[in-house]
Amino acid sequence: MTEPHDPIPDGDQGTKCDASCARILAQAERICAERSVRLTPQRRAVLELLLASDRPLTAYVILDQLRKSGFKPAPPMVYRALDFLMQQGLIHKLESMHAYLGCEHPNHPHESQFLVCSECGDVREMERRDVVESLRSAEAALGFKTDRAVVELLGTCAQCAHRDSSA
Amino acid sequence: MTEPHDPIPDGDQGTKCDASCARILAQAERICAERSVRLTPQRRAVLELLLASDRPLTAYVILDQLRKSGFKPAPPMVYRALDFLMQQGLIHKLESMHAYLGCEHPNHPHESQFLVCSECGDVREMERRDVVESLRSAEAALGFKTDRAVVELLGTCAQCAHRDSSA
DNA sequence: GAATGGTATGTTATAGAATAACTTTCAACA
DNA sequence: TGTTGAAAGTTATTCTATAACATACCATTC
Repeated sequence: MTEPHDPIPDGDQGTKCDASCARILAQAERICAERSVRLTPQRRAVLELLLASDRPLTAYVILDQLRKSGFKPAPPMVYRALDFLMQQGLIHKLESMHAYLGCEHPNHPHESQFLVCSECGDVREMERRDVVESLRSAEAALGFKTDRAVVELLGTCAQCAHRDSSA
Repeated sequence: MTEPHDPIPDGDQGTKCDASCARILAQAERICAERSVRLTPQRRAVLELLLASDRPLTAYVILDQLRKSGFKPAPPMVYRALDFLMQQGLIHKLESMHAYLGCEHPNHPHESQFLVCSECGDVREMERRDVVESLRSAEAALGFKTDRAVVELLGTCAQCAHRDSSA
């Protein structure tokens, strides 16, 4: 009844390619400059953590990580930074898991959908045109003006499904 | 800066047609009987509250309402009832607002989408075939097995948009 | 370069959402 | 009627999020 699964094969848990992070971070800097909004050290630190992680982080996990890096943050700092980053489209919020994820391509505006695996915790971002368009036509039909679309599929990813069936 | 809007024209706030509630409740009873699961007084009370309300209720609002009707509930009671009702497909959870909504047509299995107006708080349930199918094809393409689809559009409803523009 | 006003941050406290862990009750059925 | 499994009661706690107010920082104008 405990731990029916193999440990997830993931060398050093939860980090992503530095080069990619640096590139996205640079994009974020540029975007904020263009919009005349300030990517302050606090906001930047939160964004860095999210970009470096390969899975979503909760506000309080971010809070803990920040403590390790010189800040002495309280919850409002983190939530303010998260709000800002969301407004700027630099991160996403996963409503179903109260967690936040760095956006991989903040340059173009987009509406993503997320696949959340309840077994391994992995989250995959996708951007399907047909999904976006079917939602748009529904909105149009009802005269609804959408600010943010939350589309999250909760279930089991292909890897876990395969592992489960072969176990 | 305070209350730029007209009061919402809604006679006695937040209640729905009794006949409709009774009908859905009867359906729920039947469904549970068929499945040999128990719609206990607690579960039934929570369902009744959700069906009677024309908008989603949070767990703690439900808790307060239950106190007024003879129960002496603690949070776990409410969450257990909500879990049960969700498992049985009798209610929906709105992840983006931490609130729950009675399902209008629990008889057939379905995947709903929700339009949440941030101005008036109104929530509309819809069930668009094209949305469901585009999500299904995305899942299929990735080998993902979805247990629950969370689709919530956050924005402004037609009524509020109209009211805003004419103000 | 001081005054000003807006934006961001710090700080403390608390509200609100959800669950852990254990006990007791209850209903079904052998 | 005794056993068993599910549901409910109980207490405490953890996690998520924001309110409210004070302070600091930065840009602009006089």
